[in-house]
Amino acid sequence: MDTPEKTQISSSLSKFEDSPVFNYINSLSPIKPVKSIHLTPAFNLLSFASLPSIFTSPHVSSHKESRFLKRHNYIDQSKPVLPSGKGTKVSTSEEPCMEASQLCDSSAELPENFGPGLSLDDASLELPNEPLRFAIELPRTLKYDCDSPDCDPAPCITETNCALESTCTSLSIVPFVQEASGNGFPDGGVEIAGISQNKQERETIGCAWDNLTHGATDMIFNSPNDSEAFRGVIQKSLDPGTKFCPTLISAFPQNHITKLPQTSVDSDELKDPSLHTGEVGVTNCMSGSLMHNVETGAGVSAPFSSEPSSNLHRGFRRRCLDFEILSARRKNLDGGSNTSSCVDNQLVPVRPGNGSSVCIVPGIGLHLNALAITSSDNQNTKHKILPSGTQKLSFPSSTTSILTPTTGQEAVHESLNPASTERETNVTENGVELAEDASQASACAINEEFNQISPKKKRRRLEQAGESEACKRCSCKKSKCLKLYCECFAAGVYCIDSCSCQDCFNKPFHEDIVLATRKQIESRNPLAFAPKVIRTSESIPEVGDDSSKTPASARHKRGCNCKKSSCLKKYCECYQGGVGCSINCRCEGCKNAFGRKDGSAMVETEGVPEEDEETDLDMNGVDKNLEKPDTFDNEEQNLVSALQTTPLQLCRTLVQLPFSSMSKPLRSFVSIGSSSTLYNGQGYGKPSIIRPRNIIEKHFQTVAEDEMPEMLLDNYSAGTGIKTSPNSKRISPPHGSTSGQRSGRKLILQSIPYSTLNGNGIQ
DNA sequence: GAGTTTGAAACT
DNA sequence: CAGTTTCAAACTC
Repeated sequence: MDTPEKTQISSSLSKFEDSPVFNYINSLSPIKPVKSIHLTPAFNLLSFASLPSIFTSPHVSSHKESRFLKRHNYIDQSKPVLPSGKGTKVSTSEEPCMEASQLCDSSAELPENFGPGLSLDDASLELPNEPLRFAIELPRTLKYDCDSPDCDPAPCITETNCALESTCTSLSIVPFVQEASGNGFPDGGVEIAGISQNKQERETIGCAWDNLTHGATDMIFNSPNDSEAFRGVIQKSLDPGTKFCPTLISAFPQNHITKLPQTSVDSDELKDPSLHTGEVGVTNCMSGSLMHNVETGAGVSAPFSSEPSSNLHRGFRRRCLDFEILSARRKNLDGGSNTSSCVDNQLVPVRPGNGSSVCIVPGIGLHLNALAITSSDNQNTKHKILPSGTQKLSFPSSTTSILTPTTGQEAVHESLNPASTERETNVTENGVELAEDASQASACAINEEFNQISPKKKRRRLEQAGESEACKRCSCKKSKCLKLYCECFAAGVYCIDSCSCQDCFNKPFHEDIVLATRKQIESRNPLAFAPKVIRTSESIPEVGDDSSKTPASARHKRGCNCKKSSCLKKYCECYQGGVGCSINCRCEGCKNAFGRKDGSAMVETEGVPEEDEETDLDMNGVDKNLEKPDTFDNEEQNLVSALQTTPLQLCRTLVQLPFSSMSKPLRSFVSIGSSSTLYNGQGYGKPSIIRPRNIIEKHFQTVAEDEMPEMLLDNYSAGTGIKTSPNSKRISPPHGSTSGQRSGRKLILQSIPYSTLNGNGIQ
């Protein structure tokens, strides 16, 4: 598509671009190369304001460029669509290009080039031409501004604005551009108007892009690690994608959409989503034009993918985990079978029938406790999280304590599982929300059907299906479902129709009560809602393999107190959780197949799957003894640390327990991805039974501490300080924080604002 | 499906 | 902190 001239120009430009400062200087200096000359006019037209932003952070990442290159390729493929003429026009204007300025200029020019009459489709088509050029240039410019974390906010903002606008415009490109052209500058207001008008078009366009981008997404994300996390999510989401895309598009503000291209280009941008977010509406730059180019060009490649990622950023890191998990899970599942649903509806609880392992999403939070999913069947477990009907209460157990007393739903949300809420909110931000809603809706439909059946029958069905646990359903009669006796409540979810509870207060209608109760409980025991089973990070076993194996490293946070069951029945929380007993346990006559308290492995595998035996072997001698050498405190610390470190998402993942064979999945076992170091048992290296955890761990590996769950921090930020007495179930609040353990994380965690998250209407 | 057993949660 | 009670899941028949 590109004319030789263009390419040449771009190349030369690229050189200059490498040093944005140089460019900037050039622009300023009276003495300038030919390029500078071109630029000046551009500046005149546009405004200098844009410049600073452009140059603000001149970090060029090689990988980014590589991305662009990829895009180019991608674009090229898509190019056929582009009409050469327009593209050439744009390029001409660009020649001198002082990158940003030119870009802006080009944007200004675009309207002219395109003429008012152009339809969006045309615009979209046209865009490809420029994209090639811009793909190179823009990315750089953008990169400079936004990519580097170092970049000053102000400049970033300006650029971001441009980007945002551009993004907005991209969808509504033509109309918007026209307006902009008319004004000389597109005012934010004008742009907006244009955007609003074109929403439908945008959507349509977005869809088209989705299709186009589909393939591109991979390319886009290839580079950076950060991006990868998103990539997985996005891709997955996308894969099912087409479904997802429209939702995303609609969900995403116009602004974001346009952004995507850029963001996609620059992984770095992802890092600073915050910068972009607020400013979308305002724009000064000809950004519209830029966007234009960008979008059409590079942007086209992966509008979506990039977008979500960009949106994700703020919350992303957290989300990333989620997505990662999801993606990972999905992969795992895929390996086994089809779990598209999960991906598609990441957030949505999937009905048992589906193979999807949705569960993860909603539950990501700490509330994993009860929800632990049994490994037995991914299928079964899939949706432990929230039965379609169930409404999420999930909140990170710990978080509630932190949360301020809330009134109203929002408050509820706050108290609610951070993970879920977070996710939801995040999702909303991302635009994923829609998907979730849709999924929920579908789930609801399912539920309705399901609800028609008597609760018991339902439950029974579920049990038979092995999913009873997947969807927590309680039978509380006296607790009103406001105590930990209630599995639903303990799991952080609202009771649903399918529950056979009586006088249930664990419903959205009683959010206030639920929250208050929750707080009360947490005040007593901050970890009351935390996962009961903590798993240490170990090497991540490959998917598939680990499912059956016992997680040697995993241990029940408090240990059991079994006296008659010999820790061989589900009465024992350790056994139920698929973990061996540990020093923390006060059990008598422990015969836990997953690992005896004394450290001996179980020989007898009552009902325990073969795999268990293997795990047992691992467990033998080593696990408890080794694990505990540090003392139980360590475990608890580990637990705490784990919580802290854990990404919020730990999710109610399905744990594949040896029970798989069993009709009923194990109840909740929540594994938390914890820093490996903390947990005693880690060393064993056994594959953990709990996949989710593994996934999580993976995620962590990539994610690093930055992403640490703020939620956890919030809740546990005292974190290190919180201790649970090994024997006593209750945890005393931290007195002197022993931050020492993970100095770094605390800081990171604080930032997570549930409130902000909650702000997006969750549920 | 009803009744029993069990151990966690809650309470004192 | 220990002991007791309450509770609901797990289990058995």
